[in-house]
Amino acid sequence: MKSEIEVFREFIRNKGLRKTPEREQVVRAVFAIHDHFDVDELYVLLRRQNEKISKATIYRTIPLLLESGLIQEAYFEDGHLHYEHIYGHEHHCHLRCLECGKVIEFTEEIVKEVEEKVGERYDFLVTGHKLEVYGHCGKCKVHQ
Amino acid sequence: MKSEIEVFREFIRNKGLRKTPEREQVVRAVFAIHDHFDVDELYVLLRRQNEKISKATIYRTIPLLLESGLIQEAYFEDGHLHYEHIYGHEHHCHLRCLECGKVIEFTEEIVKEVEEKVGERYDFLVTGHKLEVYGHCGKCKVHQ
DNA sequence: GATATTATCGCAATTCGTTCTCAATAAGGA
DNA sequence: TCCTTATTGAGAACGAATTGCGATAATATC
Repeated sequence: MKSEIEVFREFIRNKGLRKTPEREQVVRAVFAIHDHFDVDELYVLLRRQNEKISKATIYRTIPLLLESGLIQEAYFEDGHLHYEHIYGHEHHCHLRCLECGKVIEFTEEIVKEVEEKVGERYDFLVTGHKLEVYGHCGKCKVHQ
Repeated sequence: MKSEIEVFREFIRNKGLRKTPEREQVVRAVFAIHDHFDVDELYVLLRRQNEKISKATIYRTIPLLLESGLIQEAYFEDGHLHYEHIYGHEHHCHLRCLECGKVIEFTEEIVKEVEEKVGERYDFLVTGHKLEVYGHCGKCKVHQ
């Protein structure tokens, strides 16, 4: 299996874009965070490593990462988008606590069936899905 | 079945808030749009009706509508959230075309099972879910 | 390897959605 | 009817995201 950087380089090459250290630092930062992340977290992480990458560059790199299939939008919260890397990961869904905000990742095969059924029913070529289940986690539901 | 306005009034009363014409105009606008909507669409609709409701009031009313269960967040697109009214509607999921942006609503019973399974597995009191399936619609997939 | 072309960079300014501030208003209880 | 105070509208403020621009550096060409 190719590494993230290799996938990214291939993507960049195929698009006729330039391979730059800044973009690759962003890719590395993205895959160094083994969790959901937002632009500011990337920025802070890169800053701590004494990499002087501007936020503008991070914002300009995000669409490339999305398009190359390395990351995807996870959810919108606190006034901005959060992402997660998906390359090399099994697809998963999110279970979110409405009270404490905790997010658990889970996988569920049945959802694949839903994809197929719905795709057929409405003549869609389905490429993916995003499922978020929400409620109250074990700790929080006690206090009610 | 109670009307939206009645549900809203009850909610307002129970919370000890005040019944105002501005809030009720927003509720009416929300249920006048039989589709997904965003804040600006509400604003424009109210403007056309010569209702002088400020955007601030709309923004302040949205959380009340969410909390009362009359509406829910549908998806984040074009830099802002889109909502839909759910009161009086069967729960549904979204099928979105990544190319033309078309959104189809569908219902699928299996998802309920996923809710139950996951809730049990992680000790959650599940209250709902949001499922978005995406891909390329019949028209768009031809052009590829 | 040197040179030319132009994509990309950082910075600052800008845009855009949303929230806040505050004085004026009006809802609802006394 | 009066009083208290939640709510309103208008605009300022805020934060996320985008864009313009001069400087820089990655690639193609020689």
